[in-house]
Amino acid sequence: MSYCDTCVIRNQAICSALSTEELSALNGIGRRRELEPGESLMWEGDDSLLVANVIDGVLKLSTGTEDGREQIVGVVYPSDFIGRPFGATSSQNVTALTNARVCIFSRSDFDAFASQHPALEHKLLQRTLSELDRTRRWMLLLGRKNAEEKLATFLLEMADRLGTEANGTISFDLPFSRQQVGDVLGLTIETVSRQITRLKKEGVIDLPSRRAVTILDRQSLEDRAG
Amino acid sequence: MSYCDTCVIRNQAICSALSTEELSALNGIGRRRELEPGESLMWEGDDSLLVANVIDGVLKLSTGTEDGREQIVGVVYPSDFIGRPFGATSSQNVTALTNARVCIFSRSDFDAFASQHPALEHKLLQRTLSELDRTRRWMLLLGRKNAEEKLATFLLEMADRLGTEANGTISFDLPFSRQQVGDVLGLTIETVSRQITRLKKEGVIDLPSRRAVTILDRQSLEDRAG
DNA sequence: CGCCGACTTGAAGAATTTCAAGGTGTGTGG
DNA sequence: CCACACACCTTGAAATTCTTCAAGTCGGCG
Repeated sequence: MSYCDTCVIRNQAICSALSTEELSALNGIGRRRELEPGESLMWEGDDSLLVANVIDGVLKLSTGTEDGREQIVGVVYPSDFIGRPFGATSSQNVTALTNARVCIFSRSDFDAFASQHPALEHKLLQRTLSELDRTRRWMLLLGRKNAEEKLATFLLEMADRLGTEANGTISFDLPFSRQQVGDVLGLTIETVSRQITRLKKEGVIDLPSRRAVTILDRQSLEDRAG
Repeated sequence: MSYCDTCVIRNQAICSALSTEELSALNGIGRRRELEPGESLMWEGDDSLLVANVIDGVLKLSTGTEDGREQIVGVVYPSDFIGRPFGATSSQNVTALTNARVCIFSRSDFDAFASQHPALEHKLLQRTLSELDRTRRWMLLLGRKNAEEKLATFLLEMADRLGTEANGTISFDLPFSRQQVGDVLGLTIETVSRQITRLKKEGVIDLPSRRAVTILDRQSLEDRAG
C-alpha cells in the first residue's frame, strides 16, 4: 500500500507519466510533509536539496533584495511541481500561504529517478515550458501595467484559479494578505488597498470579508485589465 | 556533409546531446535562416509552427498590450533555443536585434524527433529550468527596483554577456536602442536616457558612441544595482 | 473590554511619465 | 562635398502616479 494509491493529484501531477510499478518505485523515495501558513520549504540561495509535488494548498515562490523588498515570482497549486531539479541551488523561497501538503523527494534521488524515466522528464518539460510562458506573460504586467490594470488582472486570474460561480457572480477566498498581493504585483500595500476599495465603491466587486472577494462585473474587470 | 558538421554552436546547443548519426537525422529536418535586425521569426498568439536554435546574433522575445505598450521578456544569444515545442501557440514575438542566423525546425518534426530522443529532451529541460530561474529573478527587477537600480543591473548583465575587458574597464556594444532598453526594464525612453546620462556624468560609465558602453567603475554599478 | 495585527484612509512627497523642444549623427541627393 | 532629412537620443518643465509617512478603523481573541 503506497501513498500514491490514494493520491488525489495522481492523475494531474507529473506522476501521471508513470506505470503502477514505476509509481511504486517513486513512492519509495518520496515522503509526505504538511506545512502551515508561513512555513517555508526552501530558501533562496540554499543548496537545492529537495523537490516536491503539491498535493494540497497554495504556496508562493519569492525572491527579495538585501534591504527587504520582496517579489512573489510564482504561485503554486495542487499538482504543481516545486524545486529545482538538475541544479545546485534554489533560486527562490518557497513558502506555504495556506495549510499545505506536499510530497517531497531528495533532489539527488529525484534526479536519478527522472533520468531513468523519460516519460516523467517529458511531463516535467511540458510543465516547465508552460510555467515559463505564464511567467513571461506576468512580466508584461509588472513592467507595463498601472495599478488599476494590475489589480484587475490579478483578480481575474484568482477568479479563474479559485472562483466558484453562483448566479452570475464569481466568489473566492484570496490566499494572500494585502501585503502579499502587493508583493505579487509590485505595489505597496496602500496602493493595493486603495485600488481594491475603489473597485468595491464602483460596484465591480464586493468584499464580504477581508480575504473574500466576489466579482460582480467581470466585464468591467476585463476592461480595466488592459 | 551536413550543416551541423561545421556548426559553431554544435557543442553548446541542445544538439550536444546527440550522437553523430542522430545529429545527421536532426540535420535532415532543419534548415538555416538568416534574419536582419527588426525581422521577426514568430508572433505572439500565432500557431506555434516552428522552433529554432540561435547560431549567431541576438534576438528579443516580447509581448505587448493592445494599446501598443511592449515588454521584452527575454533576450536570446547563440546556442539558445527558441520557440514553443509541445504547445499550440507562440506566446511571444521573436525578433532579431542584430543580424542573426538560426537553425529552424518545423515544430511537429521537432516534437516527434525530441520524443524519440530523451537525451535531447533532457538538455532542453535543463535549459528551460535555467531560463525559468533567470526569468523569475528578472521579475524582482521589474516589480521592486527603481530606475537607477534597473539600469545598473541591466548594464552589469550586458557586461557579463557581451563585455570584453581591457585595462580595468569593460566594453561592449548594446544590441538595443534606448527604446528597447526601456522595453526590457519597464521604463520610458526618457527615463532610460536620463539615467544613462547620469551614470556618465558621475564617471561610472563612458559612452563612446550611441550603442557603445564602457564600464569604468564596476563596483559603483554593483552598489547601485540593489 | 481592550489589545493587536491587518487593513484603510488622508496628506505630502518623490519618482517616473508625459509633453514638447532641441540636439546629434548618418546617409542621400543635389 | 555640402545640405538636408530622418531617426534616434537628450533635455526641460509640467503633470501624474505611486509611495511614504502618519493616523485611524475594523474584527477577532485573550
